[in-house]
Amino acid sequence: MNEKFNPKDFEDRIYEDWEKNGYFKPSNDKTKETYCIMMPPPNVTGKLHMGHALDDTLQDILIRYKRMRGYRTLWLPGTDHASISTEMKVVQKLAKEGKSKKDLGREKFLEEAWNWTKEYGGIIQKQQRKLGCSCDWDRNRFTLDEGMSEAVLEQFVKLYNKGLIYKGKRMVNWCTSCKTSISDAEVEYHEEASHLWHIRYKITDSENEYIEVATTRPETMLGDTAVAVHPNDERYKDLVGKTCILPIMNKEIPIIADEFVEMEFGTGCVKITPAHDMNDYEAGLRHNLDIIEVFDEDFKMGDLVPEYKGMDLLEARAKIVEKLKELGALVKEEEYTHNVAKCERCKNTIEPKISEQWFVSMKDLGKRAADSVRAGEMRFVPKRYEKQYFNWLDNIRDWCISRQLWWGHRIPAYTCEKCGHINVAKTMPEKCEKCGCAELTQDPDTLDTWFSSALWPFSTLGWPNTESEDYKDFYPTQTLVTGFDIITFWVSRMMSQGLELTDKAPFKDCLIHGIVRDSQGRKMSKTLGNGIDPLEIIDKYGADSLRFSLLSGTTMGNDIRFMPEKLEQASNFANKIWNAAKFVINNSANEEKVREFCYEAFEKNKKYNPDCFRLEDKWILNKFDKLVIDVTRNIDNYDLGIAIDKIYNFIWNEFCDWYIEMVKPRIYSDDEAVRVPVTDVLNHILASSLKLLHPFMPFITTEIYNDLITFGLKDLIVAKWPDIREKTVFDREELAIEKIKKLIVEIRNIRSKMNVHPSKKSKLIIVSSEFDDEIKESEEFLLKLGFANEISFVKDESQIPQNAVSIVIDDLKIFIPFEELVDIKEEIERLEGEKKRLEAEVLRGEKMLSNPGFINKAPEKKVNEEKEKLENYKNMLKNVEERLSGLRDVP
RNA sequence: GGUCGCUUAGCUCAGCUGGGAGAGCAUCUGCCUUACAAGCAGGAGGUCAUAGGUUCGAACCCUAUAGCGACCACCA
Repeated sequence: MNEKFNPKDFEDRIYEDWEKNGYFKPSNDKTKETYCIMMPPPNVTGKLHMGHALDDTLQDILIRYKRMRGYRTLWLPGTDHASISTEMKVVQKLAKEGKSKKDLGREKFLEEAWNWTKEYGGIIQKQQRKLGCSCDWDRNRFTLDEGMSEAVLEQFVKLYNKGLIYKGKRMVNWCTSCKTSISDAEVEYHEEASHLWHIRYKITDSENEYIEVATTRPETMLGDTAVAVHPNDERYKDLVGKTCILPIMNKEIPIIADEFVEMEFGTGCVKITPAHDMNDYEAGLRHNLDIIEVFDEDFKMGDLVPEYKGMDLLEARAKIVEKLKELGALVKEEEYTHNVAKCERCKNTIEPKISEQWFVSMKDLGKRAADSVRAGEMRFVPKRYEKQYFNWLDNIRDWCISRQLWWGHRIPAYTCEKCGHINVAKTMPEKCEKCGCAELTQDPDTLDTWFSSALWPFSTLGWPNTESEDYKDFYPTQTLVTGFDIITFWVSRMMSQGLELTDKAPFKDCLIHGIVRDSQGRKMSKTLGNGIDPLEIIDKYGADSLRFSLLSGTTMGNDIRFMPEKLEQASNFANKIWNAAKFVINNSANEEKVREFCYEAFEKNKKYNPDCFRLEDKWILNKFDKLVIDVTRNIDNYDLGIAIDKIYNFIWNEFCDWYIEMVKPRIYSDDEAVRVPVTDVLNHILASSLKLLHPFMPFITTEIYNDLITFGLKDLIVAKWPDIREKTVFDREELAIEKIKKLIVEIRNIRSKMNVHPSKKSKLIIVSSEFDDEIKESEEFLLKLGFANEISFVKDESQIPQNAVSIVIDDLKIFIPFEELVDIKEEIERLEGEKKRLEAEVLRGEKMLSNPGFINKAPEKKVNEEKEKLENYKNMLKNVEERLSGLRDVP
């Protein structure tokens, strides 16, 4: 074991060992209960960021914990092809080379995309190894690999045959830059300053009567086919049913009443442009209005008015506003800020567009997904997130799954060139099922990425082959860990698809975590440049510290602010464990005989005489039993932040600060019968604590454990979780020790108040009835820690000197004779001796530092060390002098 | 607009079913004590956002208010 703690010395080596020994694979013992987590597949070309680090750490903790609890665990990793984001990157790369998608053609483009994936893919998986992820890499899957594609085909054909997938003309979100439809969930809204233009349309056959509409998009007015008001709006009641004249176009359009109009907004009148607005489109369908497209395929002005043809939309907007002014139709122009739809990927404008797309009918599927959670087949942790889930599913719209992209699963639909019939099949049919001709063309579109992701929990296990071993063994899975931002995208879709295709909820618990923010509470983003690279953290502090800092003091489902100070805390903790382990190992008298401590041996006391275990031993054993119960329950409840803090507290405050200190007198004893039992307990508690800590900090615990117990036992990663002993054995002893702890603290306080130097010992007189024996038993550490040079026990207070200081703890009374605390003469003598020593040191230092030979020849580090030393001695001397003068003033 | 969450020490946050107000960091005091100064021992610091209510008892349950945040919806 190295003298200094340095994670770099062992992290990589340990990971290799784990992998080499196949510990990440499920055990072969099929009698064991299984526990399976599917890793949410990151983008294949992605890099590990803090969000992944958190997500992966949580999963790794659960898997490692369950593995130690004896489950047959599988954590299956993988990556996602991320259709639109990968395709965009490839398009950008091609653009740099002066090429376009069209130039290359589909086949060549896909080749480029595969090359791209091969070149930049898989980095993230190397990084996950650095983090310590114990997933079964041999089962690694990619959403575009063969098995996954097979699953997608099966799913599409099945749903189509059930009538759950249909092709239809609908208004979809169209990204004008990616040139594809995108789903509602891929749209984000940005605030933008704009104007609200009030335009008046003349009422037909009236002299001077107008209806005034308000719009943010005057350029779409060319395609207006109605004006709408709210049916209850008294102001416009008489106008409903009449018509008005659309300026510029000079066209007669109806005035209709529809409930979607908000009376309070603008003028309370809305122009209806069914071709370019979602609401208008639906209103158009309800009222049977014409749909007139104003824009062309490329979202330039169409040829409704020759003057504007081919114009950019904003340019046209200006021209049309100008024209309306001329015509006197523009009433006013007010400043207005509104939300504009943008593409989540490329941030360009989204336009509503009517087009033919494939849809999944979500009404029944969504209901089933919601009901399953209501029935308790799947639960959210924390529970409150189910509301978000229900809210989405209860208002769900059909899911547009076709994308006008090339990178992805191509839609298995084949249109007959002759009769136009659409054949849906896993592979291209030889002939059209309707007319029998052989001229079939496959739909050019691909599927939404989430369509394949929705199958992830079972397609990875071999589905649609329901007889595959993994599927039978591990499906349905137990826990899904993910962020709240993709409950709607992903969780709801896995649920609906899982229930439809496998008849089961794909997982039992859905563990939702928050996002990792920077130290100021901002989201980490590329544009802000405030992202923290987990790899840099690992490099500097080690993976264990990163994992600790992501967990300690956090609650599931809440955002985490990443504070660099926490890394210090984590690495200090690691260092503390390291040093404690060093102590235990170096002092294990019977190192060759060290074995796992067991209660049987302890209780029967076969090896040692019955008195070899002391109060403090029983106390720490009890404390540990309670810790195991707590931590186990916390992890089972997914309270991982609480669990790790309890372990931290136990190791540092109970084991290191109290137990090790209490035990030192015995450890240094020459008597083997005294020494050996202590080393047993020390080894037992340390080894067992490492087990509890292992899921959270796998590397350092393994490194120490390997040194601690060198033979006959399995590696820590597959070690058995400590026994859960519901009944604690040593409650009485625990009370006694807690009392002694209090006592020691009190003695320290009194001595501190009276300025007694720590090195000065004093007499203690203890008056006690109840715990006499135990206290006597632990006399040694009272002598060592209680600063006493002599402890006497008396039955009653009559023997106590008059001037003694008393400490009362429950029924325990302790007295310290006053002169024992403050022996002025002795103290002055001691300090004077100290003063002489320090003066000599200062002199020596000053001489050394004024010696040119030393200054010039010694290494700079050494010189600085000497300077520091001198400063220290000077300060210490000052202190001593101050204390001396204080003491001399006492009469 | 709808839904949900947050508000506790100087900072970042825990606090599970109502009974003790807590941790880490920072700060102050005393210590280089043979595992650890990346440490040890101790101290100071809080009207648990505000106002009501329920209760023997509220940081916790209920109601309202304020500030912050998220998600959904997308207002022409």
